[in-house]
Amino acid sequence: MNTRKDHLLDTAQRLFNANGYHATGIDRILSESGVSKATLYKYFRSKEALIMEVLRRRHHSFDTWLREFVDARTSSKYRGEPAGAMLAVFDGLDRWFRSENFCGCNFINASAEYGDRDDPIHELVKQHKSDLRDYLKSLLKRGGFSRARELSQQLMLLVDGAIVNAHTQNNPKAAREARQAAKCLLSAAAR
Amino acid sequence: MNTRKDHLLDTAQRLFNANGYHATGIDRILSESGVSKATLYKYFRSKEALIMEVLRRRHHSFDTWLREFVDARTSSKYRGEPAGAMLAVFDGLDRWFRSENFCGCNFINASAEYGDRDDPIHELVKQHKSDLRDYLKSLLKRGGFSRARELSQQLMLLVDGAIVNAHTQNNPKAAREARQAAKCLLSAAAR
DNA sequence: GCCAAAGTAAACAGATCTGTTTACTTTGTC
DNA sequence: GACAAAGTAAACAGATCTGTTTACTTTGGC
Repeated sequence: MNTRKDHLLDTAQRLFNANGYHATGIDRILSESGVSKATLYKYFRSKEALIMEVLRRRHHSFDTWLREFVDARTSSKYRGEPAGAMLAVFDGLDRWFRSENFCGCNFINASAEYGDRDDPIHELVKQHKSDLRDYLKSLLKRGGFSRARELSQQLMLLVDGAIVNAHTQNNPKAAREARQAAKCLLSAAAR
Repeated sequence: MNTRKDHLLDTAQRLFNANGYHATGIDRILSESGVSKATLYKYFRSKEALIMEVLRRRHHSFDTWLREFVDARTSSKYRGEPAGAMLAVFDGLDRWFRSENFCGCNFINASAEYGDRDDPIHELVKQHKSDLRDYLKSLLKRGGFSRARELSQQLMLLVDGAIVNAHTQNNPKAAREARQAAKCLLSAAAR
């Protein structure tokens, strides 16, 4: 059920990320999704409300996807390695960057257009990145790393840097380069 | 001379970075700069041409500023240290992030709104980041580092990651955190 | 002081955008 | 098959945006 609403959100997410939030008009989302305007405004009070729901959904789907990806790799390729889960995160980035319609991160892109710190959209971005860092921190703790707080923050810089590099330079190898740097930080922290 | 044009470009750069490129209308730039519309369209054929000139200027001013900053530090605080110039880059980021009107990177923000790889604006972004990486590479070579290519790329990830983190999380400490990670990468490369 | 270059103010055109409304159609359920 | 919920199509309102034009004013050098 609610297939119209879901289809609308899927289309909106794709267009927002590919062309930007302001540059993507409601009419384009409607024509590409085949949904009527009245239906959009039945589900969402405004374009801003649509954007926020797109980001909430993206936050959830990315979170779910990454956790499943990391779980699968830590129990196979990286079985028993303390740093394995973290390396799996960068393997996940690698797959993402190589996906056909990669256009950078919805949240980083949103922060460029909604830079005001009081904007609720900016707040969602902040929360998304903060949650991802918490996840990295939990992976480090599980791996027995000390100073997980500081280390997870440094690894987040590599994650966001890789996303930006992959997007601006059209360089899908960014994830592997970040992974190499991460290995260096992790091995230094392990000694 | 050309003080009107410069004032226009300064105002446009500030507004574009604070509020986004699409969201910033010509009229706002005109009213805040006190320049008339006819003058704008005398100097620039279109809004897009204005944006591109803003980015070209920003590229040049950032490049000049960073080189002067790094030169000053390498000949004082970091005199004689092979990795000194690179650490000075992160000191520069630190100062930038703490500046009053820091709103992220004009180029990263532009790439969010002009994501199409064929867009000339996207091309400027790519060139800017590529030039910065070349600069980092030259600093590494001057410091006697081998594998400057790979290392400069990893450091670029930290640079861009720090910019994004400082902006999205409102965290000016990001530069110092990136600097710590950079020290780790540099010392591992030096051995 | 003259004159050309540069700038201003304001109206205007035309496109586009968000959001509303109305009248009609489809669809699923009992 | 009746009925209610959900969806569509299209016109519309009102705001806003880029870009042009016109008539007037300021300014800087000679």
